[in-house]
Amino acid sequence: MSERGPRERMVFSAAQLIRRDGVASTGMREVAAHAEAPRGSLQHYFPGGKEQLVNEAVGWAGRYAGNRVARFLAALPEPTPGGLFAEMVRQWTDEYERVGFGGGCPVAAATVDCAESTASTREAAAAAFAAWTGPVARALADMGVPEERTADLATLMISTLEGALLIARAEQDVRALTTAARELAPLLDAAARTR
Amino acid sequence: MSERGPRERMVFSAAQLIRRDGVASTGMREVAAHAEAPRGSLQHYFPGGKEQLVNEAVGWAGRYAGNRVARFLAALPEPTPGGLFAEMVRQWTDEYERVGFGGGCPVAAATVDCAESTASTREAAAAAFAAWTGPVARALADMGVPEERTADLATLMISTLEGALLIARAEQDVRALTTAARELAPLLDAAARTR
DNA sequence: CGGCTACTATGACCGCTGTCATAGCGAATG
DNA sequence: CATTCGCTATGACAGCGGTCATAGTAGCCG
Repeated sequence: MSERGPRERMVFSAAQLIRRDGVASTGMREVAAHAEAPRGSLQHYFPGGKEQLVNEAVGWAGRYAGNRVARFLAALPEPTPGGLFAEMVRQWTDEYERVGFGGGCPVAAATVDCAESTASTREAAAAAFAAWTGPVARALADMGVPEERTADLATLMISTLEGALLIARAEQDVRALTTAARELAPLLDAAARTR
Repeated sequence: MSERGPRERMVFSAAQLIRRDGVASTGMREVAAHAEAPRGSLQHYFPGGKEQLVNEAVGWAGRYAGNRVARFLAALPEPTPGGLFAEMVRQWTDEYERVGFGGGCPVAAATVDCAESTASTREAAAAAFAAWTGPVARALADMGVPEERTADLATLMISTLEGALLIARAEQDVRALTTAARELAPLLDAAARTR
């Protein structure tokens, strides 16, 4: 992981802590400490306060997820919608089996904690989902899914993944994730064959 | 809604506030006020503190969701898996269109906020998901879904619903929910015809 | 050198949180 | 009546939260 400036490190750390403990339980001082950044830099880089930091963390997470899609496609010998979804799921099962169920999706955490209280964060979360859905939908189109269904199927994939993530974390068991991948794959692949 | 005792009202209010603002942002005093219950009753009925109250709220939500399944089935002229799922989704779209996107699923909120920090709450969330998945799976069995697939499909349904809920709330648009219902129905109904 | 800009350092403030301690009420019970 | 028990009432406490104010440093520019 490259050695970025303190500002980026704080955003990254914020995302990491938020996905662990939620937005409300994550303190600013904690973020600075985790990023090994000086506390005084907080008000310098984020004059908008916690709200700004959280929003940037959410945005970062959305962009990160969107960028991963290309990598998943590259990793597949022959790209199929079901294969892409399996790869998206596998990223999480891998993490959970490797380091435990400590973290969920930071965008989900922000939505749960701030959707009603903080309008800007809710919008940041919506934007993050969009930044994630977009590349997935484009990938589906490249695999032969009819244009009018790509957006809907991408939303379905991410919905299912997010929900399975929640259940897996509650149960501390990847079962829900693997089930989602297995059950959804046929539906996704069928949509690609209708061209 | 029936006029219960103060204890039940507090549990109910806790669930309601949690699904709005998350666990961490929901104060005990706030719960008592919302339930119009005396503050002194908190430590009387919930000697285990906030943790106990939250866990009971989560348990209540799980039982509530499980009980709704029977009602949904009764409301369907001819029960089908896709129809059941549509009904589950409709409960949420109805609420969102009627009173706005103020609340999500309290179990999801508890999972996001407490999965890592509070073991007992994580277990309560897992139990709540189980109390929800169980009736759904049984309903699927009654509709002719092979026994070995009922649990998996029930998990898939709830995963997708939970995820779509998150996205809908972030976007303040029921689109993700209606999409989930529309796209998943064929897959679910196909499973019922394989007996 | 003087000054300006970017960044860091700290301490204080105020509000809120969960929890505890203590005392009070009111009715049923013996 | 006296006791007990279920429930309520309040105030205090200790801790932590985000934020602000203020001052300091380091380095570049002119």
